[in-house]
Amino acid sequence: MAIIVDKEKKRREIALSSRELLLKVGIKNITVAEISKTAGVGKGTIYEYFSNKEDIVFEIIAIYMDEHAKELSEISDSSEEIKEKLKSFMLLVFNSENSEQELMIYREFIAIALTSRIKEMSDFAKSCKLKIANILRDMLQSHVQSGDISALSLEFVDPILYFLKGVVVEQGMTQIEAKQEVLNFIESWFALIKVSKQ
Amino acid sequence: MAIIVDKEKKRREIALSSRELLLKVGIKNITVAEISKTAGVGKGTIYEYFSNKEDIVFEIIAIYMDEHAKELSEISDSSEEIKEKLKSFMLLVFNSENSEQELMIYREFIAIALTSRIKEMSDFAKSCKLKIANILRDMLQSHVQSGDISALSLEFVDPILYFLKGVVVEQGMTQIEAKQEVLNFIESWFALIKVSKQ
DNA sequence: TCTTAATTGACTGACGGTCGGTCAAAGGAG
DNA sequence: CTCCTTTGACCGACCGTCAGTCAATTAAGA
Repeated sequence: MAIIVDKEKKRREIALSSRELLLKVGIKNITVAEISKTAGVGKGTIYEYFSNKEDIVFEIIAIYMDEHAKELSEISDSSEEIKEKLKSFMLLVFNSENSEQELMIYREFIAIALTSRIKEMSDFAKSCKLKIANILRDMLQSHVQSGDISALSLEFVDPILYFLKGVVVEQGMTQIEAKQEVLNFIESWFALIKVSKQ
Repeated sequence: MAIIVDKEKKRREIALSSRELLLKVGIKNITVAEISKTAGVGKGTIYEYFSNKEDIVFEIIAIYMDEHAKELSEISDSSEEIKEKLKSFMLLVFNSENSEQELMIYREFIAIALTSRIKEMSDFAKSCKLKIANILRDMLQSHVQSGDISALSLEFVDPILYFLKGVVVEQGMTQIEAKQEVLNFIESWFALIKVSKQ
């Protein structure tokens, strides 16, 4: 018999090795030849692990998503007060180490997902959204129960995520001050949902 | 002198003629050769009026944006009550005559804007956002003054637009029920900002 | 007739994806 | 231990496609 490689692991390795390059020039201007050279494999090999060029971005986003879901859970479980937790939650993606680069790749992902009608993309995006929505809902729920915020706030779980996605997209299109927009929103929203302690 | 053509007009004509085709296959799968044939001009002529393939989507969106800004203003100026006006405002893009198709092109536009770092794109997107934000702000302002809603609602002008953009993107990625999401949001939000008539 | 804007489509270079073929490791038979 | 067979990983030359270019052509006004 011949060698059996860990397909999933190698897929991840190739994806990660091309990350730098991807950040520099974007998916549209990257060539598969470059990717294969960077990864130290032949061009044909790329297609053993990815069904097409865009699929590589897909893998990178999956990696990030795993990491972020974990960090978001930690924030949710922390003992901060809810307003601070929400700030950390919503700003995570703008504050993390190479946030600008991660965001760029995330935007590439959105762009691909918007233009390709691949079922896997849709399913993947759905599962991501669900996972994060659940974390956010749990977080708010616990503070509703402890009376920090109004029960109405739970209605805003999905809207908050749409808002966040909108901010990310808008920042990609028009260079808005994303963090500030998020902070403003949190202030305004809390003015409405906060239960005044008396 | 030779013929002087109305560049702006012809640009618009070419863009409109390719709209149907664009809806059917998307910008990625359309070829410039097809566009030129559909428009009844030579391939080279396309590049007299557009700097590249994506630029055509740009023009189509500009056309839609003009139309929509007008419709939004009409909604803003109507004498409905604010909640209904906001519904009309936010649902316009989902309810108009070929909304699904317009949305698809709009998503193509977002995808292009997210992946190409062209200054014009950014400026154009900025001016669109500003125009619409102003209409929305005026609309809310007038109802704050007449005491229908809390002054805090003005803080949500930008967030509402981010939310909308997020919904459009999410719908493109995961087929959510956009209209319902918008309606839910409006209900929840009004529960917070409505000034109870007494 | 001359000038010049407008138009054109053949051509080119680049690139995504394919496919026939090579190689090296892992049995297994003797 | 050695030689043969099998098999999966790996490769890169090749192909088809297509965006964008440009030299040639057209035709309207001066």
